[in-house]
Amino acid sequence: MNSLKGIRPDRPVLIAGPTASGKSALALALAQRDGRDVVNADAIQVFGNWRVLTARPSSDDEKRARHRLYGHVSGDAEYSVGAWLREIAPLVDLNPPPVIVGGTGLYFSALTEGLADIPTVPADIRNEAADRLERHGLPALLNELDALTRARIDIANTARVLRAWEVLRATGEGLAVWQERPAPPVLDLSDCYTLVVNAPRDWLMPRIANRFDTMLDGGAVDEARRNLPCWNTRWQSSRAIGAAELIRYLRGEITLDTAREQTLIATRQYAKRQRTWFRARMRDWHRIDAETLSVSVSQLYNE
RNA sequence: AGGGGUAUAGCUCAGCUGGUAGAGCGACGGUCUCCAAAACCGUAGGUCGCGGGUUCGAACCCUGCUGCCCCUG
Repeated sequence: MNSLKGIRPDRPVLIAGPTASGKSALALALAQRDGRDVVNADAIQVFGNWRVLTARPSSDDEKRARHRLYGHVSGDAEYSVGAWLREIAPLVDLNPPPVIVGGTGLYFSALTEGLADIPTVPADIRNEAADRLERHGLPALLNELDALTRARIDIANTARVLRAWEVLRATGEGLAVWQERPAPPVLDLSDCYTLVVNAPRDWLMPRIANRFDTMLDGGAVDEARRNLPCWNTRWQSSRAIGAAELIRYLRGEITLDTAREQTLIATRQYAKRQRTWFRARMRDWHRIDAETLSVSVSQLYNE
């Protein structure tokens, strides 16, 4: 099978896939074939302070094609779907059209289905929300939500309740109201070639382990050591899988072997969530089996 | 070899003075429109080391065996 030959150079290509499935290599091959840029659709690879651990494209890869939205955000900065959407909006019109690759399902959905255009919540209101949560608990926040929003969100999910409370507080309108307003997508699905990389659990697990070992050989511990002095669990960049584990190792709290095991478990769980999202939300996308990917990639290079 | 301790879910453990077992983690499945590599929800796992005894009834008491840990020699 090689559906890749059908990819027309005049349309954007979207590649989603679980972590370690080999999607970046495919993206690079396509980019080289057509002279495209590679644009990142991964929530954590945007941060600059964890290059090895987040498996960002190498500098060699970057010589072969221009890469955008990788590592361009400071490790202590906040970032969000909305921020990413604003950054990628002008890039979809590149000529030739880019290949957009990543593992964050929410980013792709926002890109192709639209994201409610809710104003950014000011920092002081976000602090107020966090403060209120700590002082009065989740039920208090829930009580202050509009009924429509309360019925729509997952009320057991603190993050969702917090977000709903912030939006209501900041805008005077319920989250549900905002979300019902039509928000045109940045990219029309019918104008793109969309591809999900299928990677079964049993195939992916050893790859995940191998990749992490390669990261360790490639300086992941040194990278963690550089991050150690300013390590802050509140930073979004600190959520890079393996970061907390390596920091704990460097602090002598766990062995490197334990750090490795915990990282592999977390990665496996993450891949599971990705698969679930892709299966449920990207039904109409083309599929390609990860097992056949390396063959397809080499064929692309031989065209 | 002797003395002491211990044996409960894949792992770590909880189970008042006997009423046929729970948690956390893991596994598996799912949800998710602005922290998403996040957060959240659900499900399945145990002849309570093995044998015998006491009892209406034993994970719990008695006993033998086995494994592991500690102490002494």
